[in-house]
Amino acid sequence: MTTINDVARAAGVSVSTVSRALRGLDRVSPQTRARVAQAATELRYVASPTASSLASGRTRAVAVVFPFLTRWFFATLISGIEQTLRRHDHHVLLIALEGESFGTRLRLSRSMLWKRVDGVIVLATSLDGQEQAVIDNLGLPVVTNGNRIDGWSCVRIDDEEAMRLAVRHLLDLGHTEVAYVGARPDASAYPRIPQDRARAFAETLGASGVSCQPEWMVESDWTGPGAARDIMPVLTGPSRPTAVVAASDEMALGVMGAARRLRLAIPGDLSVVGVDDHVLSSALGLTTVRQDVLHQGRRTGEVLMRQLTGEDVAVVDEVMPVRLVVRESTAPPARR
Amino acid sequence: MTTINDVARAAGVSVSTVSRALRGLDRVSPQTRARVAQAATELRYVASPTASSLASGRTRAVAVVFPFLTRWFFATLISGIEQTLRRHDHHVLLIALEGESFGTRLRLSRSMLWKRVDGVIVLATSLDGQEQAVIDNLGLPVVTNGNRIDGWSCVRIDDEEAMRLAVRHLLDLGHTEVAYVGARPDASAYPRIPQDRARAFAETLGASGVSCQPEWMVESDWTGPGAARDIMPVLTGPSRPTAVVAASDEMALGVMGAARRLRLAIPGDLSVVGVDDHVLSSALGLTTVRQDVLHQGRRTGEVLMRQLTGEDVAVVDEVMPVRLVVRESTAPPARR
DNA sequence: TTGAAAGCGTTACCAC
DNA sequence: GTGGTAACGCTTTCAA
Repeated sequence: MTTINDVARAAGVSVSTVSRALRGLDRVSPQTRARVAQAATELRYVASPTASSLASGRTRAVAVVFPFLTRWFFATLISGIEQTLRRHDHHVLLIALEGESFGTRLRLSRSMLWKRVDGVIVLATSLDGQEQAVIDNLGLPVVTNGNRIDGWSCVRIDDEEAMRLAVRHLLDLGHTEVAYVGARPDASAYPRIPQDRARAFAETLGASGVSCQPEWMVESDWTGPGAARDIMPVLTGPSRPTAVVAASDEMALGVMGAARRLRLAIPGDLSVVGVDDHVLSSALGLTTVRQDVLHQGRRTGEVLMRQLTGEDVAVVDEVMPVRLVVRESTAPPARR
Repeated sequence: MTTINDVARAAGVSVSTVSRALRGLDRVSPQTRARVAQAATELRYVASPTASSLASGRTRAVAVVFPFLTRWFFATLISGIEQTLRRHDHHVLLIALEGESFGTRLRLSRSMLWKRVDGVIVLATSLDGQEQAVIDNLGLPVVTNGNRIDGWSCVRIDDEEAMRLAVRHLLDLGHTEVAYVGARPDASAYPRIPQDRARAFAETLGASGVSCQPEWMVESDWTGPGAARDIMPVLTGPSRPTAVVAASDEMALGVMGAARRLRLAIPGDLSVVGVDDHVLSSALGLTTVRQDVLHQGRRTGEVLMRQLTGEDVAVVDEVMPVRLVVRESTAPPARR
């Protein structure tokens, strides 16, 4: 339990000098700095983070608020965030909003964040006005990924463009019978993303004079098993689409599973396209609209760090690129 | 910025009484407690966690050390841990050991944990003796998931049994030409798990008088794309196995992808079985040896909390159950 | 049952 | 450049 006092004594200087020297502040002579550094090393001194937090008011931690950790998208995003925060010597404080039972979720409260963190990152999470106020009242920098909320910086993709790329790809192949698996509004996940994607799906189709029957637009839960279950009625219905677009790759892979179960060949009987470029998509040959989720996480962390350091305090809205990656799950429709 | 002093003043008591009352300690009269509670609520008082940590020496945080966050297994495990820690009013401090470039990783150092946490959880991570000493010197409770290290509690599955179930299933179906995709020793991941699984694979086969050619035991990297790439030579070789078992579902799904690319029917031309029960396995019809990863995470958290509260300080080795789940990726071998 | 006061280990301000 | 010394906001004896 060596403290700053021990180091000061060993180096023959005052604690204030030790503090300054070790943190690399100026107004310390090179000789003194060296002496302090050596004493600290010899004593294996590590400053107590709680003590410095209390004294400085800074915690070197950032809260990351999210609905699910088990979904690939969020795990990857958080991984990217963690990487950049670590580089800046900051920590991630996980704030999972997932509730004990399905459909419920925790409310974000003042006590979850108060005096705990220097900044907040919110990941595609649906927050009500009260929860937004909780964050705003903290007076900390905030960056979101996905949520577009006035006054908060945001890193995201253009959801409508992503969906347009997917649909146009199918239209270009000649498909006119296209179904859609999106996500229903949910207590946790930010609703605008599925809304934007669903709207862009219908509009892009419509712009080419193709209409989509309402029964072919199903709302699922962002998961593979969910999508497999929810697309079933469409695939077993009286008339069957020649293609399905899913709002995420996890759901698209679920659709591929449902097709397999029905002995529908992909892409012979059914084309499938998703959004994300999930880690398994390349191996399984899923055509998708790729976004670089890891990089997006890193970028989100960087935007927050800039606000923290005061380097760049402006509220930003960064739109990351997406691009179509054609693999083996899409082909022209079979003639019937 | 209301502090404990403000509450004390408002309630007309001393700060010590406020502290005791708010933390639910005894030796506080019901009336006083009520008065304090009301004052705290009115002032919207939340105690500063850093201040209480400094004073008490407890941080109410637990370090979770792991090699990757992006892999489903770890994300799910951490999610389970987070759920139980939250219930006990504790936080997760993420310690990712993944390095900047592939194959490298961070070394666990004293400064990452010192005075930051009350306990440590290590997830299937390969730590050298020095790193183990770092943790031991902290004098904190430790629980691992997967790592079996003397003196540390462990929650895990029986890796050999899991593999035996997978192999016996294939033997029962009549397969005698079976290949294996495991994981090569790696800077980050605990090596014993792939070792146990690989050995059990070979031994179970051998016990039935079936031998496996060395070229059919490939070492991959736990990922789907990696397994798809690494199994290719086996599937395109002069003689082809009738079944593949993979050490994880992510890799098994990669194998299924490789088979699809080669136009091998599953299970007609090739049976595939994995271990884990990945979230996508049911949708994609993968036969697997299931382990309940989320529950394992919760359990790991509980074991740590018991040590923290002193409820149960014994070093435990908890072996969680596994079971075979037969789906559509396995069938008897085709006659040739 | 309550209160006074001494820490806890830093940082940051102000002299020197 | 360097040192002294109040904070920082709690918890925890110890006395009353």
